[in-house]
Amino acid sequence: MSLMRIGEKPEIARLPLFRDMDDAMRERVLSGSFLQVFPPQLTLFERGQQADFLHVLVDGLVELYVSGTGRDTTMKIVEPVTSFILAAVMTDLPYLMSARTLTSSRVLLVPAALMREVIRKDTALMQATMHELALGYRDMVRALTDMKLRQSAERLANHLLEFSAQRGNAWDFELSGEKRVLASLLGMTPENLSRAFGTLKEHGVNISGARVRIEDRAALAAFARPDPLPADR
Amino acid sequence: MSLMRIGEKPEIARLPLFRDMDDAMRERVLSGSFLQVFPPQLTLFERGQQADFLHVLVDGLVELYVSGTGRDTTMKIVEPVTSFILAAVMTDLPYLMSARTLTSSRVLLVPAALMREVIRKDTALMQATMHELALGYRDMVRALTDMKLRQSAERLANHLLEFSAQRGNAWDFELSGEKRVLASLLGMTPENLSRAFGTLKEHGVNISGARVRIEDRAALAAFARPDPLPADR
DNA sequence: GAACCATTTTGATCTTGGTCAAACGGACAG
DNA sequence: CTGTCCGTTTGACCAAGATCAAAATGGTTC
Repeated sequence: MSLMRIGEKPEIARLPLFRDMDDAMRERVLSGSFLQVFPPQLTLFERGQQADFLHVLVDGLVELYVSGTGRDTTMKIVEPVTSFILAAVMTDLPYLMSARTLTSSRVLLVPAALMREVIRKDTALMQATMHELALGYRDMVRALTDMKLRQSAERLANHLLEFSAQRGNAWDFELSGEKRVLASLLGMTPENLSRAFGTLKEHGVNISGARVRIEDRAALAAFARPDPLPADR
Repeated sequence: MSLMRIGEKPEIARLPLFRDMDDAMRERVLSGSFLQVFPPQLTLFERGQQADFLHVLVDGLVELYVSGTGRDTTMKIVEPVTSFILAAVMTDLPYLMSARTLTSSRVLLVPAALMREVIRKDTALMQATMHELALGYRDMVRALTDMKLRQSAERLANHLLEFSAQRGNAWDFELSGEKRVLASLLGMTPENLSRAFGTLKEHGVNISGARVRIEDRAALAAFARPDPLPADR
């Protein structure tokens, strides 16, 4: 039944979520799952559906979003290798977010029932799940405070600093995905994102196309006033 | 060492978090904890501090908030009987939110180290913690989408509907706490909250002081366009 | 290299919500 | 009963961001 190629296993086994669990149990989970390739712009699941699978993005780029009345909003951009929608799977409640691929992506699909069954038996997996959910909660707390008490250019500035930090404090990098998606993630319109980049030009950031160059990190940080608490992961 | 009075135990033992755990273990947790009474407007802990205690509000009203640059924002109003800041305790990371009492409150303080120790041993507690964190995550997802794609009067309308639902669809109730706090929770200024209440007058809501009367639930719902997905708890 | 397409940017204008100031009102002390 | 204090409401104004329209940019195909 497993459509999973051997080559992927080490990467997945190294995930915080699966890292500490019993080897036999992990084998059981992985052999009950399947790896699928999806084209770009494909909807993986919709908000409101029963949570049938835990998803692990192995390769590509996935957007988690919510379509409200009229407009949509991007909640998270998932980069490999990361699991997503753990909370819905765990609680056996409907998905709160929809997911679509942004680029062609490979996704490991772990049947939710299997996941829940193994969690009950494997304490290490349960602990890892708990930890993962706690970190996810904290991410959301940060995102919400960001939205509530920062304005748009400041949010962009912080996002750039964080993004840079994620790639070893690179001062020169490419934005992944389209700007419209970034705008939605940051809670603004594409037009406004453009203007926000304009504002940041005067605070040490140079942009051309998708290429961002942080010319003056101190100036950018002074404008962004980043959270003094370090990121959790 | 236990300052806990016998009278509180049944209520606390009935909490989803502690309900299913081993009786002896629960006894161990509760006897290692203490119940304290705090006056109104007292800071229980500050964002950035080490998470020393899991808190359980037994009686009173507590505000979780974040003080950013200049302004504050309310993240949650905790009503009894509820545990709070589970994620920080679980991960042994600093608090992301500060907490203050709004009214005189009784709080059970469970030492974080004790909590973490017992979680490791008691699978039922671990499972309950996991579940609680998942629900907390989902709460935050909802709050963030609310902030990102609804405008202020709409957020108020939804809050009123939810608040009403929490008390058995009462159409007539009192707001708990001050309006300034409600405004901050909903991500607006007190002035704007006033105007939002004004807007809702034309949509079936009557207000005088802290007393809210929903005269026309259908009209309010039409304006609020509430989430079709039911609340998780 | 030219034409075409989608995305991004720019500009003008409008809406929402924030700010500041003043009036109002209810709770409480004297 | 009356004055004081604090939270709330109202009003006038301002600023941030959304919307709408049009121009520019960049990549792709023929």
